[in-house]
Amino acid sequence: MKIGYACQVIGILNAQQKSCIQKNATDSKLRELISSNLNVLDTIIDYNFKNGIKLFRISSDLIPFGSSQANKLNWWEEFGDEFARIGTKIKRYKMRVSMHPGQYTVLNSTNPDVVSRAVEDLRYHARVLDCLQLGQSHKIVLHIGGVYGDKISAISCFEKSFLSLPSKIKRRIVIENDDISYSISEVLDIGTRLGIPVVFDNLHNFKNPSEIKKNEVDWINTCKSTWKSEDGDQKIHYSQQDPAKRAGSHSKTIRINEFLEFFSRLSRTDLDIMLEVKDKNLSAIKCINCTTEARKITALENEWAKYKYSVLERSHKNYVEIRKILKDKEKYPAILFYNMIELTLENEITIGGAVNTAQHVWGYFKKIATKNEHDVFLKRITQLKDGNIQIHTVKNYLLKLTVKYQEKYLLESLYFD
DNA sequence: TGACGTCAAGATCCG
DNA sequence: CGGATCTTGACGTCA
Repeated sequence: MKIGYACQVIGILNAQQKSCIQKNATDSKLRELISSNLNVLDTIIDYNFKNGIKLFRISSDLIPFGSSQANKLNWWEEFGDEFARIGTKIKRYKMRVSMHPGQYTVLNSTNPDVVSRAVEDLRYHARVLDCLQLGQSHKIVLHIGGVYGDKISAISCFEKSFLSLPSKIKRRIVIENDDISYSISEVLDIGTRLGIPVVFDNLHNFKNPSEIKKNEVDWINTCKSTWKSEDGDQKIHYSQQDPAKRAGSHSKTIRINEFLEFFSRLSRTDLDIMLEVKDKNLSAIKCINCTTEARKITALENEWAKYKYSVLERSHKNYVEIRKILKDKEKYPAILFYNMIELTLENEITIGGAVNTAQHVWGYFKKIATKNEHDVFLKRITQLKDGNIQIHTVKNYLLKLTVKYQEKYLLESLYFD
């Protein structure tokens, strides 16, 4: 079983994908962006390996305007070596990657221009995975598309378009139930008929359930048969509702108890789980640490190093409490640990907590900072106490110092996010 | 025509 | 002038 996350990584400096608007998309600008984005991908793959994450969705923005006339570069040749190098790494790390064109790639549209752009977009996604020299188990996840007032003919449009795709694209595609139009039973019908593996998405299924009533685990088990051995292990998408937002919005973090409840009902490990969640890699590591058989407390200590200042800002009491539960090196209190983290992070940062934590962090620079840096920091703290500036202004200053002095412990902290 | 989702880029404002 | 904050872009469907 692999557990992973989509597109972006939280808490790593200079690991953001870059893009530009169409009117600025000159050849040289695009070259610069592609080169930067491939470096970022390489960094993320290394990060994933270091953190035991073996499932990752590559952002569709890897190549800006990759499927559009706005990008006329032969990027697959120009950056071929770089792609191959990253692909080799992915294989060496035994990772599985995927891509997921958004809701705007519509293969069954009634507008032929939209369909041909969708085909171009799929060609682009397949080309990225081909350039990485990855096999057929590295998939492209696609939705069925629109309904246009007549679902039966919309489905047959999808089938027609799908069947006329080149086979090197077809064999990468897997289809997913969406939250508006196509329920899991409809997608399963299509997938079974055309031999396309089906990805079950639990939140989409909740918002747009099938008329046929089955529980989540039954649907997941039904989907399994659509995955042939050359497709790799079955994949599902898992996400949770953000209670503060509209139905279908992904939660900030994966609430671990709810995940573990799902996981135990699943009672299978021969499948991969792609998390769709705002805090990305953080939830992936959390879910991995709570389901792993390794159960090494060092994993939790590493997590604590990242979270501790975010906890301290919100609750000194919980900070002390969590330190206490990590004391016993023979135990592995992962669930308790993450419960405490989740509970604490729901709270607002207090002024007192912010000041205290900032001074804590300043401790790394006290001895090495210049006179001017001392003055600026003290001034900021006074302003913060008086309510004249916000905490993020102080944090940005501390981040600047962290980068300047390359303070490793802080570079990996979530304090600045 | 605007909401929907996504996220930087780009534009503008502020001290 | 640099940094913070607000707006736009790019996509297709649907009400």
